[in-house]
Amino acid sequence: MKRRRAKRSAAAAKKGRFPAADTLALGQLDNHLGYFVRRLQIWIFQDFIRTLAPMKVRPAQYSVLLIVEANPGRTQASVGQKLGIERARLARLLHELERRKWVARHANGSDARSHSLYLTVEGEKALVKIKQLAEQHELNLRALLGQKRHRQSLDWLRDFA
Amino acid sequence: MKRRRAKRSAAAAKKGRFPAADTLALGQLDNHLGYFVRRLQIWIFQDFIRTLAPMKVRPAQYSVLLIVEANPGRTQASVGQKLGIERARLARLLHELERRKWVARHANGSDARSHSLYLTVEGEKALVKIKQLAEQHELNLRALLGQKRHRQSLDWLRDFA
DNA sequence: TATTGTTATACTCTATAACTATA
DNA sequence: TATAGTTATAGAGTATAACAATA
Repeated sequence: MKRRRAKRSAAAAKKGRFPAADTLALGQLDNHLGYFVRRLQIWIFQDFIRTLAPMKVRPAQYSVLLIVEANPGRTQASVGQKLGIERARLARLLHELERRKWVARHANGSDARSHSLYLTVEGEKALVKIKQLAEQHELNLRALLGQKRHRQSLDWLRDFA
Repeated sequence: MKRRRAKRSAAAAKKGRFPAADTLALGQLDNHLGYFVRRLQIWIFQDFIRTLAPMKVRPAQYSVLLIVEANPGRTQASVGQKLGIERARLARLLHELERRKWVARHANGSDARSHSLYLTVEGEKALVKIKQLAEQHELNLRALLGQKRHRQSLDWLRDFA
C-alpha cells in the first residue's frame, strides 16, 4: 500500500489536483544531517522488509541471526550488547526465532543463569535464502546511492562503529 | 539511564566481569550499510532527544515546527507528505503542538476540508530556544563524524532526497 | 468518487520496572 | 549485592481501516 499511495500521489500531482507539496521548503531542516539520515534509514528498512518478505524476516531478526551465526554459543547478554538491543526485547525476539526453529538456546555449563545461542540446522538452511535476499537488498541500496558513495559510506560508518 | 548503563558496562568490562561482548564478530553484518546507518540514526536521535530535553521536543515535532515556520498556511496533507508522516499520525502530533500553544490550525477559505497551519507567537518564541539547542545537537554530531564527513554526508544525502 | 482530517486498532521498537534463579 | 533472563507495562512510531464533512 506504500506503493499504491505513491502511485496515486504521483498521478494526482501530475494533474495538479492538490497543492504541490514538493514545493514546500525544508527551512532549517536542510542543515540537519539527522533528518536526511533518518529518511535514508526509513528507505533502507522499507526496502529490506519488502525484499525479505518471502522469508518474513525483519532487520532486527536478521542482525541477530548473523551475530549468532558468526558467534555460536554466546549468551543473550553479549549478543544484545553488541547489537544495542535491550535484553527484554531480545528475549521476545529470540522467543520468535526459537518458535520458527531457527535458533536454539542451550544451557551454559559455566553459568546456569545464562543461555548459549546457536543456529539450528534448519536455521542455517533458512539463512542461506535469507542472505540471498539481503544481498539483493544491498544491491538496491547500492543502486540508490551509487557504488562510490555506497562504498565510501560503509567505510566511514564502519570506522565510527 | 542510557548513560548510567554505559558507565556501568565500562566499569564492569574493565574488571572483566562478563564475557567481552566487544569481541563478538559482526559477520556479514559488516557489509550491510543499513546496519551502520541504523546505528548512526539511533545515536543521532538519542543525542537530539537528550540535547532538546529542556524543551521536551522530539525529532518529529521539531521537523513539523520547522516546516510550518518555513511554509506558513499550508495544509496538514502537504506538510505530512513533505515529511513522510502519515496523516493519522500528524493529526495526533499536531494535537499535542496545539495543546502547547505552539501551532494553530485555521480554517482554509478555499477548501473547508483542510486546515491551514501557522506558528503562534508563543511558538515562534519557543522555536528560538529550540533551534539553539538543535544547533548544539548538530555540533555534537559534527564532532562525532568530523567536519569533513559531516559536510560530505549532508551534501550526498540532500542530493538523494 | 475522491480528499481532508479524525478516531481507533494493531504491531514494532524502546524504555523501565519487577520478578526468578543464580552467582 | 549483582547479573541473566523473563514478563509486563507504557510510550513513540508506523500501518490500516472506517468515518464525517466536503469537494
